[in-house]
Amino acid sequence: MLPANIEIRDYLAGLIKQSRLKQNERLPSERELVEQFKSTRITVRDALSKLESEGLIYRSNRRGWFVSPPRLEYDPSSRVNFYLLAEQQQRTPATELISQKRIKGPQTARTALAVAADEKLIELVRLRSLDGRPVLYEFIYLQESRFPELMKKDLEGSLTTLMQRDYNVEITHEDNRICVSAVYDQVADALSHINGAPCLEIRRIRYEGERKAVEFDIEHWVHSAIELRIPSH
Amino acid sequence: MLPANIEIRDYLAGLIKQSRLKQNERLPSERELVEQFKSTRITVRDALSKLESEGLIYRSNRRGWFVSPPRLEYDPSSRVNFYLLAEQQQRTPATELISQKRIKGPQTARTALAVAADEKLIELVRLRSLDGRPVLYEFIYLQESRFPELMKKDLEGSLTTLMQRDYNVEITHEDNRICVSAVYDQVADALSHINGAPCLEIRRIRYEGERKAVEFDIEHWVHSAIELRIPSH
DNA sequence: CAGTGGTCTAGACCACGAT
DNA sequence: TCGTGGTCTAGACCACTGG
Repeated sequence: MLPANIEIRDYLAGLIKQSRLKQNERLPSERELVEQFKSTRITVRDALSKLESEGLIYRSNRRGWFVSPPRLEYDPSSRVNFYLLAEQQQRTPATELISQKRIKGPQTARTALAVAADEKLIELVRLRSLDGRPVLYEFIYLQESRFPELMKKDLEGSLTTLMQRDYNVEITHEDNRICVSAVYDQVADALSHINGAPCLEIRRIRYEGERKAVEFDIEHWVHSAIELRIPSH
Repeated sequence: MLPANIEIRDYLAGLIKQSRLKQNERLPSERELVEQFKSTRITVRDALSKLESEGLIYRSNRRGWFVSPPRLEYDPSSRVNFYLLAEQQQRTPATELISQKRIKGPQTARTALAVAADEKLIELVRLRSLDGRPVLYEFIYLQESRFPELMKKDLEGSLTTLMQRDYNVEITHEDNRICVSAVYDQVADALSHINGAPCLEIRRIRYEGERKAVEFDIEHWVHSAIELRIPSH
């Protein structure tokens, strides 16, 4: 005899795998599932959380639970930009610039970029979406001195292209660190997640030349929206 | 006014970050926390789940909650074996061979290895630990024809070394796919996790020569135990 | 406005781990 | 055997979304 939470999970997972529920379709409401399975919301929500962990469904704040579309395949080493990547996979990308500031920034960013004690950093915060669903909340830190007048430019497109065209930056290599983490507060809100939901976190340092770091990013991906692909030779 | 679950989370996160609770130390029991915060187990467990998602704590089945040690840094492209990797980071590794079988295997493995319809695969299932804590449950699929007598050998050490030494296999490249997934049943049990807990999943195809796939792995990592490091040039 | 999920109360029984 | 977490019952109120 399976526990009720697993039974509910299996039932919904079956519907999704048989495509009886299509991608981005809303699931029955929690209360409907409670009735259907003669169970309680605690148990139903437990089942839904499991499906969310697996990446089969996602939530949209207080609107309901939805079937996840296929994951975006992303090779961090390829340096293909977000727009191109999305379009190659028949998805519609969008970017919203949440904020741009001159600030001291977090210590991790200052260390990565090796800035002097009195120098400020430029912080860009962006929210990126696929087919209207927010999937990525990112913090970008740059050295002000290397990018004068940056904040007057269009910051919703590809930063790599902009850096190349307007500042003659050629990225020679980068260092990516990937782990499972959790989102809170404004990140959780923007991604329509609850506080403490798991996410895939990528921290990246980009270099021009052997030791000259020019960019530090922290990316928070909705975990069901992405699959990393790392070829190695 | 913060919700109670966040308040409890913040309190415990504070204890951990100030090292008032040391790595691998047990947290107060759920019922103790209920008393301390005049709350309920639902709320306390909600806070604990959030900390687990963040990787700050882990659970050991029905024994309690414990403070996570630092993550193992792992570069899949480096092909350093597990033992060496662990020892470089002052950790004590161990491997347990759970099972070895000749089976048809899952379709994903058969496709990856491009085996004939009637050929069986060798499946190895292993559990790997750091300092006594299980962190990785892996399924390994190999072509029987390429590895005769394999099942008579020591399968708890480095497979790469064994393949090289006894079968003259030289891995030329590999393809890694990384996503956040969830563990169930025997995987969850072995990792001391509950059904549906998130994990970091790595699927890997290893090649000798341009197109000759010799190994297909599915790794389930306890998500708080690992950080991937991907340098790119 | 009604309906949704987010949070919470105040308990209960069970399986399993440590001793 | 006792304490632990795992699962579950049967509700409640709130904040927010959409029509």
